[in-house]
Amino acid sequence: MAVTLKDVAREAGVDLSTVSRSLSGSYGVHEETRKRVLEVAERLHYRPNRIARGLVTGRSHTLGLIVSDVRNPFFAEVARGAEDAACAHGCDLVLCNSDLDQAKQMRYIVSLAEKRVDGILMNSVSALGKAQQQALAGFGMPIVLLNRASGAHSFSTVCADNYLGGQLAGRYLKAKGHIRIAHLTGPRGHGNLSDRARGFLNAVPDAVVLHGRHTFQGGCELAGKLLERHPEVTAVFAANDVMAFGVMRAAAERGLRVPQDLSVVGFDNIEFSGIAHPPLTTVHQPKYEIGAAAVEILLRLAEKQNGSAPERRIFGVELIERDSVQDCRTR
Amino acid sequence: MAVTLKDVAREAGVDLSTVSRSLSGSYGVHEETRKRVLEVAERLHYRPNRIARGLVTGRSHTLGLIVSDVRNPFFAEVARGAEDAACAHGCDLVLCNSDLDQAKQMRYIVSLAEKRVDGILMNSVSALGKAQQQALAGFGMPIVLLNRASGAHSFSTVCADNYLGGQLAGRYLKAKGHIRIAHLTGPRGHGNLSDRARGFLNAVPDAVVLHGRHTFQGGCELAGKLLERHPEVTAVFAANDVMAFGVMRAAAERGLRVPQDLSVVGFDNIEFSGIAHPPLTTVHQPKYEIGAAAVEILLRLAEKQNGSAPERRIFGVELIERDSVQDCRTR
DNA sequence: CTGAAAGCGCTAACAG
DNA sequence: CTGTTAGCGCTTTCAG
Repeated sequence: MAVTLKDVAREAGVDLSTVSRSLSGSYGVHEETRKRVLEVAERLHYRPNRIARGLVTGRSHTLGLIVSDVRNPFFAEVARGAEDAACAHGCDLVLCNSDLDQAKQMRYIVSLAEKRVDGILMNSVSALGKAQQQALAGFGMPIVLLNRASGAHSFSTVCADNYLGGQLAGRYLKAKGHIRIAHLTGPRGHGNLSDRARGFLNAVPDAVVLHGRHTFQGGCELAGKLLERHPEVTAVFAANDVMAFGVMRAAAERGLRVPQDLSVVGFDNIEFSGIAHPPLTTVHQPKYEIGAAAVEILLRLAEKQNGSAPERRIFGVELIERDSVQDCRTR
Repeated sequence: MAVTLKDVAREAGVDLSTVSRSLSGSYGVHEETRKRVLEVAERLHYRPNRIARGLVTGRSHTLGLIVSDVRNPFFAEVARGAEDAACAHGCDLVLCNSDLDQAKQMRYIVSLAEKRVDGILMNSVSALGKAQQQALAGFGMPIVLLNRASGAHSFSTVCADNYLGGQLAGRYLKAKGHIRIAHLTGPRGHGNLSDRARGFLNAVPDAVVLHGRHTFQGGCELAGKLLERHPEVTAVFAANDVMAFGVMRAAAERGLRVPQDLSVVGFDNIEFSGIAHPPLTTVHQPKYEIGAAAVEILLRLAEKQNGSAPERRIFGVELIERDSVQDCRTR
């Protein structure tokens, strides 16, 4: 039904391979015939079938992106950076939401592999076990992780300096005179989050740490638990901004004011953190750039078939001081 | 390099077509050979090449989603709904950001068409001209629009009842005693937005209407302009929530309190609208459901090759009353 | 029930 | 410069 190379060839009175050449590069084809072919192709509304082309060239010009949930503004931003970079290189991006579910993540990987994508970009569900690494490597597909480089595996990675970010948050809170500080974070074993926790703990060794879901709801719940069990706490470092908003919500529900009664620091610096009430003090990480950089690396990996050394890129972070933290000694 | 049907066939000592049958359906193949084939396939880590399969079956099991920007929480939510639905049907979703740019949108459509996606989901840049419609239809690909059904075209559509939503906002503001009311919206010609405007104007015929970008920044700018030129205004209806946040920001920068000095109503009911300060009164529309429904329709369209009648689904909306509007007579 | 053969639409040597 | 010939990996008649 769709018009093919053959149709164009017949109509132009040349061989189909000549049409192919005319369309791809100007390489080795008489200017006149080429012009004629192009004209016919145009007239017939010819659209190359990239799927067929991919079958022979072995490149699909499609990348996979697996995040836990695009609805988290952090991932939306990463996705946008990735999509822009992919687009700039003539690639498409297929979006997958893993919900941090191990099995679902694996199903996506298999599916992407079967579609022969040129590479996968993912924030892995959790630290990769030996078996997992083997499985992934077994697909023989370039993969770049949006997680920290745990040292153990041999994948390329790009992420922010989570450890430092945690440290900055911890130091800041201490500098503001806080003594009883808590850290509310996501599930154990989540690479980036645990790095933040480690950095934070390095600065605030005696902090209370509570694990839960790293969503708005999770932030609410954990804060509820915290306020009940540790009323002495005057400041909390939430593992990301949406959790921080959950904390603020929970505080408000209990009649606590932020920052007068409770100080809170977030992580990510999503757009909304600047317009929340109070504006959230948080650790900024370059989300868009992370997505874009990951794609660049992935594409580079896809170029050279020989497994080159993994590239690891770590972006700097920065504490953005706004109004959700109060100096403890002035209250 | 990858293991193919042929490899499995050789290893299992049968013809490649037998392997194909064994893997696809159990249809017409001896149970014993089938078992053996499956076993060999497993042992060799065989992964079907869906790209090759697609070439012969004519179905790619891939859908395209074109939105203006996933970073708008509204679209992130729609995308998630679409992805979940696609996933449930064994399809992948490729994500495209048009930035409301006509040319970019068309490039994406062409690219998706050349990849032979099974269908495209898009919130069109603007009302479709006759030529545009022709062009789109010319690709012979199922398309469902996330815009209103303008009546003119023959595409399937799914969207919220934008007109009613605008009306609800207008009526609410009037019921609260506001007389001088403004509407801040996006570029002219944007289907959904102009429906909201029409609905609103139906309820508040003498409203001031300002056009600009429908982003946070756009909201800021428009509000600035509004406050300067029409200081008499006591309430504004922003075309979406992120714009509403921009309005709130602009108001705050000028020392105006919301809702005491200025009331604001948004549209979308994105998650943050509930945690903003003050919590935003807004018109709720079912974002996730819209994305999911659109995929369902698209897939149905992709099934039957004969161009069946376009399906049009309109979701209900609801005004969510929170704290960003004050009764004008009590101030 | 299974093998042989054709072909999806395209690229890529290899001859002429 | 251009046509011929193989496939890419898979599904699908059509015989056997």
